Amino acid sequence: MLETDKADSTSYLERASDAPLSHEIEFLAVKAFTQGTRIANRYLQDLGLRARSYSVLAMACADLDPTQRDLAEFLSLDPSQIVSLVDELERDGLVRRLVDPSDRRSKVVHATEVGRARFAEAQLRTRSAENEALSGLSTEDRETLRSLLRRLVFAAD
Amino acid sequence: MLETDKADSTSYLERASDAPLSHEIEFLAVKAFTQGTRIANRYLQDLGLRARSYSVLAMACADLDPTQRDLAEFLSLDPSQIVSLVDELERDGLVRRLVDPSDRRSKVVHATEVGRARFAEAQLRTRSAENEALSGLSTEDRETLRSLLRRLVFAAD
DNA sequence: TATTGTTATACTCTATAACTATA
DNA sequence: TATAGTTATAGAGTATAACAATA
Repeated sequence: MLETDKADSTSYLERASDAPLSHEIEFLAVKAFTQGTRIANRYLQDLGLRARSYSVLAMACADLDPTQRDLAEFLSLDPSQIVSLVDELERDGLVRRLVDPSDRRSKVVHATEVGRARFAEAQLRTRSAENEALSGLSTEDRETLRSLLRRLVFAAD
Repeated sequence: MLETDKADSTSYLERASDAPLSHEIEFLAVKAFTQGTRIANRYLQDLGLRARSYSVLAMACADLDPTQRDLAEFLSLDPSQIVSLVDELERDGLVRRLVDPSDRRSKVVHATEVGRARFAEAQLRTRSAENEALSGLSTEDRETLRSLLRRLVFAAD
């Protein structure tokens, strides 16, 4: 049989949007933004980056001299995850680890010139990715969403 | 040394909120909602559920007779992931697989009475989890967020 | 020939714990 | 004694490909 045999003419996908789960913010957000990450990864792929490594590179380019511990806390990642991400970026010549002279346990992650250029390219890609992922929302709605998320994450704005 | 040696008095975390990355919707959303998933998993833990299995159980309880294929598409998961999630729920007696008589390739995932009772409990937990995860937003802001996410996911509302 | 569920495999991500060097 | 970075390991999530039963 080529078509559905169900009594109703509407598809499961249409009917499912009324299910209780479809009104839960956590569910909706995870569904929307895991798709968003897929899109971002696709846009970043030929720059040798993924969403994760992009976020570390971005913070290394922000001229705030983060230690690996700072990055772990800010990016909500485990310090051990930062190690492999910085390893990867350093191997590609995009960042360098500089030992903090004031506390020789710490390593500040610093972007190279190549890293800054790569990040500039990558920012254009993530902008395109955001545009694709949020094509269902108007510019105004996107700004509302951005503001709500900033308040959620930074508990101010 | 006990305190920071940096020139500025503000912490890295405060200064980082102005970095370009901190204005990207995808970054903010992933940061907020992976934390949200951690919270939800913690609330669901002693019911033997996680966010993933909860979402499958939720759709099995919605009286829409989804096939595993329907679930895969709606939940944005691979059909093979649905297999193990349904395996787990069926092993715990929360759902049953019923062969669709009209297409014997398909299996409809149907909630048992035990499954429905467990889901009712679980819904209370996810409500608490949402409350904890979104404590930074007012009720009105939460509804705005919900509406924006529904539009994003269902391209209507 | 195409589709549903299934199995298998590899890779990424998440979560802990332990180790070393510095403080 | 505590902290920063590192290594190791196990478990959950992601992404593909192939196969048997059925359409």
